[in-house]
Amino acid sequence: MLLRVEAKAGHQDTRSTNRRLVLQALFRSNGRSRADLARMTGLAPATVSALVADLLHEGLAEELGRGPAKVGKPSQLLGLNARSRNIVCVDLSDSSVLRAAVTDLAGEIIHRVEHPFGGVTGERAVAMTEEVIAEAISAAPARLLGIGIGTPGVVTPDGTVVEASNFRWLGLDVATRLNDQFGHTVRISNDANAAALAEFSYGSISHNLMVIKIGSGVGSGIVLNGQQYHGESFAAGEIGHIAVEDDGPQCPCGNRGCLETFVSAPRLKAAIAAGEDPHEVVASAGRRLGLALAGAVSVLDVHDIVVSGYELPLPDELCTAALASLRARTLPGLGRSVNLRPSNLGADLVLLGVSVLVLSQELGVA
Amino acid sequence: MLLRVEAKAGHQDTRSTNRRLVLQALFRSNGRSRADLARMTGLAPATVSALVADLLHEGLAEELGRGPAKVGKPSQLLGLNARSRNIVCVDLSDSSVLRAAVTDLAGEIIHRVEHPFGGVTGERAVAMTEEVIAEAISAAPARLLGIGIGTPGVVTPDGTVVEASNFRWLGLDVATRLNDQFGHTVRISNDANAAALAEFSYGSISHNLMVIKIGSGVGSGIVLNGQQYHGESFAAGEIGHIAVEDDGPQCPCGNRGCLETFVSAPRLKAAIAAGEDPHEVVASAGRRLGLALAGAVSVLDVHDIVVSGYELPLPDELCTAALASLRARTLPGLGRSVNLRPSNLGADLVLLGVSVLVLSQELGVA
DNA sequence: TGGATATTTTTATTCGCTAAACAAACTTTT
DNA sequence: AAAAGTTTGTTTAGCGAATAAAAATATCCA
Repeated sequence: MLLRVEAKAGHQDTRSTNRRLVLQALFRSNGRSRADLARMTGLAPATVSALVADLLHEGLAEELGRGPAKVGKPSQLLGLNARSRNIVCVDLSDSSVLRAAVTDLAGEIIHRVEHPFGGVTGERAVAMTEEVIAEAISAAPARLLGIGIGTPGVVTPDGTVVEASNFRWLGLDVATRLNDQFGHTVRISNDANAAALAEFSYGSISHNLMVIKIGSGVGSGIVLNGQQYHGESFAAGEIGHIAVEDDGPQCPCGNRGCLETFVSAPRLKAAIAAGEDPHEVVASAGRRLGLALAGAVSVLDVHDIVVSGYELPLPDELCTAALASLRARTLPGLGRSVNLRPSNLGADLVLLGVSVLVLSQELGVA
Repeated sequence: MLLRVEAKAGHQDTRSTNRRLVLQALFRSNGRSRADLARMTGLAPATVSALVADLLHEGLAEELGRGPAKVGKPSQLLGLNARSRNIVCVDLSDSSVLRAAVTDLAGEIIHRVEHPFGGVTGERAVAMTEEVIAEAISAAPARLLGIGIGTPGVVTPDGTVVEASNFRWLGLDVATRLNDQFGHTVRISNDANAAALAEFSYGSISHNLMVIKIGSGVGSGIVLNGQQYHGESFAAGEIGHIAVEDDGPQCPCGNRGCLETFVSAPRLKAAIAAGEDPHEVVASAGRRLGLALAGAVSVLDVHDIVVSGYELPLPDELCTAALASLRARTLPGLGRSVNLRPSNLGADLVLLGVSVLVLSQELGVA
């Protein structure tokens, strides 16, 4: 009977909205004066001063000294104090090694923790995650802003792992559990979604973006209108089981010809190890990837697609082949404007992504 | 140098946010008391009373008399006064007839204007649109909330028609032109996007939705997280040129085997008129539609897909065939939860959609 | 040195929401 | 009938937050 209507807007709300505005401006370009910030945000100078005072008090912002001398009272430059907080980031996406790191607010990695991680499942996997988090926390020099985790599988925005088959996790409320244990906010995200966040904040200028992650399977993360998109059942971006061939090989999922049966890191490596021509192997995989992406790209009208994956062979060739195949199957005008490229953020993409996740959730920044 | 940061939040902002909250609650369920509204919105009773007073003053809300007698002081029921404003809606999506209508705030059609409209292009098409709008305005009994237009082609959210090939419009700022001429806010949207808005408000319960519109071509409109999605170059949902066959017939777009070359209203009708088995024709079209949708649905994780089109033959069979084909090409779990059905909102889908567009833009409702 | 100019802080005011008290109008109980 | 209890809606007082305007500050420039 009581249908709720979103949320009310009170005073706290405007305050925190404006605070976020200032923080965001500071995050996007360090070294601005209060007057600059007022102009950028549209807020009154007095309001900005008050908000900046808060941020200075909390240590999130810091004074950087005088601005360049022009006519008039010289400006006091301000910046985000990246070292004032740390973020603990965990990457569960690599099946052989558990990677964790402590980062600062600029996404800089301060400390690393790595544990071997072969075939661990269930409670044991949770326990190992807890271990690396504890280890990372004790190595963090600054106060913790939050904990972020990237994992394969389907994850809700509030941190329940709906399904992560390689850990045999089903409906596990990891966020609450770890939150209770460590007393810090815990954010979890699908690994490809985290990668998409990283590319959005550090790699791309577009507000609509798709990041393909090729590992033991194929997944993707999507940013639309500058926001992570999750989908109706939090499974958006799961492109691994789009069928790309009508009578292709049987896939464990029950259908035939799924993209994953042709494109995955182990499969590409195996084919190359078996003596097939690497260029031909990658070109063929790229063709199929482009085929699977054609429908998605047409519908979403994204121009920016990034491909990532640990030790992926010949990523440039893969992208070239995929792009050609995609162009043959989409409106030429759209195809021309699509930019399909390998990620250049390196192996820490997921770690970086979860740091962005925590940043955006806790500070409204990124 | 001056990178702008979204928008500031001031007093007006909280006020209008809360006003929208109350309006929305009133829109979604007529006949609530102030106390109900306070509970639904989370606002304090006094705030709701003040906002309701405003709305009553403007005529947007009306008192509906006493509520059912229970213990305590009886409630005064309130409702949205649907007749207090009119919306002028124009549907340019049918190439043979220009449809316009005057609706009230509930989307009820009060008056219709229809003009024959064969092959009109360029300035002449603008002039005819102006004529029907003028006619509709003069027939509107109440004050105008705004003017909404649905047209084929690519349209920006601020009302510039980037490209509408059948009218030969290119980069035409229709909204500003008509706004200047009539002195009312004008909103324009792609016809399939408008259809999606209509289904979102009146047909679906889901927050993620895709509406396929089959006319002289195939397009679609998308609602994600309860919001219209436009894409990077405002061409989201343009699925007509997804290639569904590798060596299919040449398409005017330059590629081969585009969905449109197999699925369009004229093509289906022609095949049936030529003596082909209607069931077979529709089944084959459905198969190809499902093929084109597989990638999109996998990426978007939408569960609600609606098919619409004027005088589309055997829509149920089309949907059944498309759904089967889609299921064979997507993750079984996803395929099972997809609901693919013909629209049941009738021939006024686009008109209804643009009324929702105006409602949501002007009142924040819908 | 003094005027011009830009930055930042201070002051006073306004806007909007809320809690709490209250008045009103009804049902239920005695 | 009268009293008690409930729910609704309004009034009042107060508080948080933003803003405009004025003042203080610090520099450049002539």
